[in-house]
Amino acid sequence: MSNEKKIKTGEFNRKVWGVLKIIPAGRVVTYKAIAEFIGSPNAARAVGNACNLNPDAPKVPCHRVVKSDGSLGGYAYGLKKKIALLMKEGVKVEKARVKNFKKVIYRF
DNA sequence: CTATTGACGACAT
DNA sequence: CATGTCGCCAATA
Repeated sequence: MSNEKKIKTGEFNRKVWGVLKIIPAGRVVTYKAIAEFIGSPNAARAVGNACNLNPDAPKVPCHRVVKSDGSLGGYAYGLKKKIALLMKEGVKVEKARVKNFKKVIYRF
């Protein structure tokens, strides 16, 4: 009886999900930062894809991940939902753009 | 194995 | 600040 879920993707994605889980509320992280943190500084795109393939949304705060220029990027459940979640966490968002972007960035 | 796609980044205009 | 182009990596067909 293996309760283990089948991971459809490679190890790279798992690493990304692991990093997402350590992101505190009220702060945001860029895809690039995650890419660098896991050892692939140029894999920002792959990181974004990993979030989209995330196994359990509530377990993985992918909504706290934004683009390096302060735009929100996207969200598998709808960009609108992402904005609502960030606002609830205390992050100000204005038209798919983070307010005080530099001030809410979380550094590993 | 090759081609296409995707929640990106940096730079040029 | 907005838009366009090139480069980047991983997953999928």
